[in-house]
Amino acid sequence: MSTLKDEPGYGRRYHHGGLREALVERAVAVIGEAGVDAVSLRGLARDLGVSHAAPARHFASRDALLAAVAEDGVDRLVAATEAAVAACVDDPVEQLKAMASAYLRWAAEHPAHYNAVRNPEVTRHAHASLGAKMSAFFARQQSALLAAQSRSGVDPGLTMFRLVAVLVGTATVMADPLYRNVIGKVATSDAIEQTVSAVLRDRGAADPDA
Amino acid sequence: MSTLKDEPGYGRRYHHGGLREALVERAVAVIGEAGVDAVSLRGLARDLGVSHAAPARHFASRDALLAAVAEDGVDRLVAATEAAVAACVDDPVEQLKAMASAYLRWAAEHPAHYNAVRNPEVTRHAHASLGAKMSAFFARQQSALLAAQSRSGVDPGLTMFRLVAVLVGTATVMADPLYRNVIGKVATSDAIEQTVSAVLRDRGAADPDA
DNA sequence: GCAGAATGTAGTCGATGTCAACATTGAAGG
DNA sequence: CCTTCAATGTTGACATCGACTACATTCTGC
Repeated sequence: MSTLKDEPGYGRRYHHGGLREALVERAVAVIGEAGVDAVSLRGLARDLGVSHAAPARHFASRDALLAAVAEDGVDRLVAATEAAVAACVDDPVEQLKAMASAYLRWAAEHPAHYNAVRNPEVTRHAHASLGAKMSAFFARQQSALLAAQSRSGVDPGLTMFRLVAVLVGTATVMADPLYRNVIGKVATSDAIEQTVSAVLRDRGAADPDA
Repeated sequence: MSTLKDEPGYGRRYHHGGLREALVERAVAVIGEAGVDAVSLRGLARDLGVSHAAPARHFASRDALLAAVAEDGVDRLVAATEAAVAACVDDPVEQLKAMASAYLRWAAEHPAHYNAVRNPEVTRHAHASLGAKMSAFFARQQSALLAAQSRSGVDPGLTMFRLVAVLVGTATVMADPLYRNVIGKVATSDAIEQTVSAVLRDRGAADPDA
């Protein structure tokens, strides 16, 4: 996990060297193990071998730390989808498929981190920059969706709503232990494949029969 | 809100009369206003005009209170969908449609309560009874889905997975303020109609073209 | 090197969760 | 009616946490 711990003299140096990143990393781990409630600045300080007030130099409050956790998670999620789209043929449908698939794969592979990003207690106190990042992310999703859209005359807002809802819902059910236990085992790759297919099939569906 | 507050002599009686229910009700309100972090046993006790240790008579710990909040929310959500299905024609497709619609409508009309139910910090410490209730709820959803299924030879687990994912995702995007702000305004009724239509259209889709 | 910024430490205060001991009420049974 | 006892609420206490202040140490630009 932490590379700093392996260095000689760790824990005795006056300066930690990367306390801010270590705090976020450890916070994500704690959230995954015991939930947001279990995240305490003093506890993280103990885990990292620094004094109880050291985190205050990097985060003015516990909420600020959680906001940083949320922003870090969104950064990683966005980076994962961006990389997948970049390493993809220049075809709108393929790009949309790659994006949706990468989103779901990241959530499935990092359930603790995804739950942290999706946790209202984490995002509640986020800075405006998080909202801006998510808006930019959504805008890219929407442009990918529009490019891949087969029919015209469809309300793009509604289609986008459904895309996001399907992605969020699938990722949540995959990442949330409560749902995983109740709904039974579903192969993650199958679930991703199904969801991505549904996203592609539904793109631009104008008026489905009721 | 609270009928107890209107009674004469409120706040001076030694016994509250319905402290347990009042605590859960007030906790849901606080979660909706300021998040789970803002829920404190002492704060709720102050709000209800009882001593700081009175809640301990009904909830052994803060986690137990949150577990009760989750269970209360699931009870209401299940009751809402059950009522919708009961007041419905005896047609499998209609019943599935009514169930999905009622689920989404309840989430849209009670965003704070739905977010509380869906909050990992609330459900994390739930008793086994909550898992049992959700299992029973899912079983009824699955039987409704199977009855309404058009084709055979489909993996029921995967179809169920997608039904739950679509419902959870749509409800989440509707109820979560972060998504509501970022994704823009979408008429709730339109979103519900679209999602329910998609659920019905997708039922039993065997092998969508990739 | 050296001055100041950056970072970490030590001490403190109010608020919280939790426990134990005590007080008050309501209900069941004589 | 009255007594008893479980249910419920109160008071007091303690450890922990977030946040603040004052002080110590290290890093960096000049």
